[in-house]
Amino acid sequence: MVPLKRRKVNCSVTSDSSGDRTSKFPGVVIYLLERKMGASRRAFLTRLGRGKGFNIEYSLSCSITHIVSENNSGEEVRTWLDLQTGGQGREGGEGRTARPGSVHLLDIVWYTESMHAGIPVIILDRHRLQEREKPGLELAVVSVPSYACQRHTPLLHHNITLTDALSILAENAELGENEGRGVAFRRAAALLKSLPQEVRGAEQLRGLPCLGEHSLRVIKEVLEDGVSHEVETTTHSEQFKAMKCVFQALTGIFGVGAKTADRWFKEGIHTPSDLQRSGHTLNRAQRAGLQYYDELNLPVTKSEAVAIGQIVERAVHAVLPGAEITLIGGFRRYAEQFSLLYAFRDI
DNA sequence: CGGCTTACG
DNA sequence: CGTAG
DNA sequence: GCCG
Repeated sequence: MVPLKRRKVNCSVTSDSSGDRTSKFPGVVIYLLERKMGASRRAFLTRLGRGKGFNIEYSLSCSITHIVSENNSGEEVRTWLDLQTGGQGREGGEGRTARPGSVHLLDIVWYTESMHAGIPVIILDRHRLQEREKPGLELAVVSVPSYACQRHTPLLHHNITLTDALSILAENAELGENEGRGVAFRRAAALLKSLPQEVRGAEQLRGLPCLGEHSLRVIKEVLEDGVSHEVETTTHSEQFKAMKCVFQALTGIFGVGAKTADRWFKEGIHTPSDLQRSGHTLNRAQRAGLQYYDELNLPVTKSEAVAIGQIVERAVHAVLPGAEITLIGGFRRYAEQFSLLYAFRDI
């Protein structure tokens, strides 16, 4: 094993040989790790890269964005980097994996492909040095609050492919009138949404709440093969496709929920038009829902919300002159859908 | 083996 | 059983 | 399906 030498890291703005070079690719500052690569090969690769307009630094500084190594494991490079930086660049000793936006640890394959392309190629998994998960390392990254209410569930998160897969299974369970099973898959998906970073291996998730044998198996398959057999089968099942479609159409009628949609589906009523023809007795809400089906399924625009707000404001002012009325609700989060709520301040 | 968010109409 | 957040 |  080549000894890991400790070196001082220069964090000030350096003006070494490449310092005043104008890079064709701002945001990509490469450091080639000499360890196991050898000085002469490193020099060759540096010349090659600089000739193509890449910014390649010879010393390790805070401006480095990409560290490229050859014949080193992720662990070795990580250990080496820790020694150089004396633990800097690691956030509060949180864990092994670099925080998002910190330096990329890459294999030489990323560099050679980028040289071939003439630009830095998009970093794929196969370009990254895999930092093998060891107990207490990767596992430490993935910790989750015990209380579900303390977990964030953002719309945009780091594990979309996994949550998509689990959501299909949830949907299938719900369509099969297996609500509990559906809830379980939805909770599993929600847990993944709360994670601060992309999951790399199912092993990282052992012991987390809401993830049992079935969900972990699906996650493992998706991580390893890109797809889960069960999810694929479900997605392409004619039964699933038909039920999903009908369910959407029928519950899209105001006043029609899951139970009613299921009952009608079994009776052969698959669309609002089928319902019209059937002459079923509908309740008040459902009659309105059918009559105004199209309009009720159109999003409320902000201008409509504002207009309605003004009507309400005039009515309120007739009774309480000087009252302040503020439109609040979902439009603060989503562009296309609005809630109409009005808050009154005591006057 | 039972329960799976909660409040309200 | 439905709607809403 | 997952949990208590």
